[in-house]
Amino acid sequence: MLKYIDKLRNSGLRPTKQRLQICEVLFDTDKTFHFTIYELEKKIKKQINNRISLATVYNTVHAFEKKGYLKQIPINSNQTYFDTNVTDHHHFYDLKDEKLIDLENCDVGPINILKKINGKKIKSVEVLVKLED
Amino acid sequence: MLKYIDKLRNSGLRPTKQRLQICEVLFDTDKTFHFTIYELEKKIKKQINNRISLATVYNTVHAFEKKGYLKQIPINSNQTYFDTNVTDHHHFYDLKDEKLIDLENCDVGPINILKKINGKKIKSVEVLVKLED
DNA sequence: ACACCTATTTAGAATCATTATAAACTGAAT
DNA sequence: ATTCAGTTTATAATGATTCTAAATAGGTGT
Repeated sequence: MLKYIDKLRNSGLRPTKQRLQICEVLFDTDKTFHFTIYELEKKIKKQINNRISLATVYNTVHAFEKKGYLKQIPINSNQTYFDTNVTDHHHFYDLKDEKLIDLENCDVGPINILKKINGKKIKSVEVLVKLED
Repeated sequence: MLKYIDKLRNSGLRPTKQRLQICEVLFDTDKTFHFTIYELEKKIKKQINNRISLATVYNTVHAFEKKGYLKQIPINSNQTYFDTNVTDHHHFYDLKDEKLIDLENCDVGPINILKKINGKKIKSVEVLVKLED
């Protein structure tokens, strides 16, 4: 608990009950995972014996993303996918099962972007590998 | 015109007036371009002196995508982006201006996906390079 | 502990892209 | 020309996300 209180305080977010519970669901696990808001809401209901308003889930996820505790995954879907793995990495997307799979940086050769855009710098390089049967 | 009639016939799509007009807007140009449905609708209104129902624009774009005449660009946005450039290539995304820029394959080093997923094969490898100031 | 102020939560409404519906229309084959 | 499946269309429905405004709760100073 204390580590989440610190984490939130350090980023200027008040450690409210809801935010701490969402931290537990998101970060109290060895494995990182991918989720949509819909899936996260279900997970919260199941894991914590407390209902959190949908608006709060949206607010919190966006706040955490802004602070770098979550990453949005660029993918074409009607829903937005997030990742609790915020390290530099990539994704497989299984078109049939509609599932994401992590692709560590070392599983993709080094990527060297040769083209430069004037006055802009590269913030991130993300690879999406679509899979079919 | 005839080339589009053939193009449509060859893919089992009836060459209707609307589809031919959308072909003109999409493919009668040297440069390829990126668009959302909203932008395409505006372009059609301006370029062709004829209104095409929004539903038809959606239907047609999806039909063309299925046939490989358009590509969807994986990006997190509330709107879906399409590309008339269907060659194997990548994108810059300028976060500030919310604009896409093509990144030819040769501008990105060769990408070698080392991890394999059982029973699945790679359909596409897409790189999104986010730009900031 | 109390009061106060602002950040946060909340239910519900609003928005907006996209998809579904069902009736009218059209291309193409007979 | 007739017919029929494929298309188009206006409109309604859907569904994810954002907005709103009132209620609540941290945190600070007393």
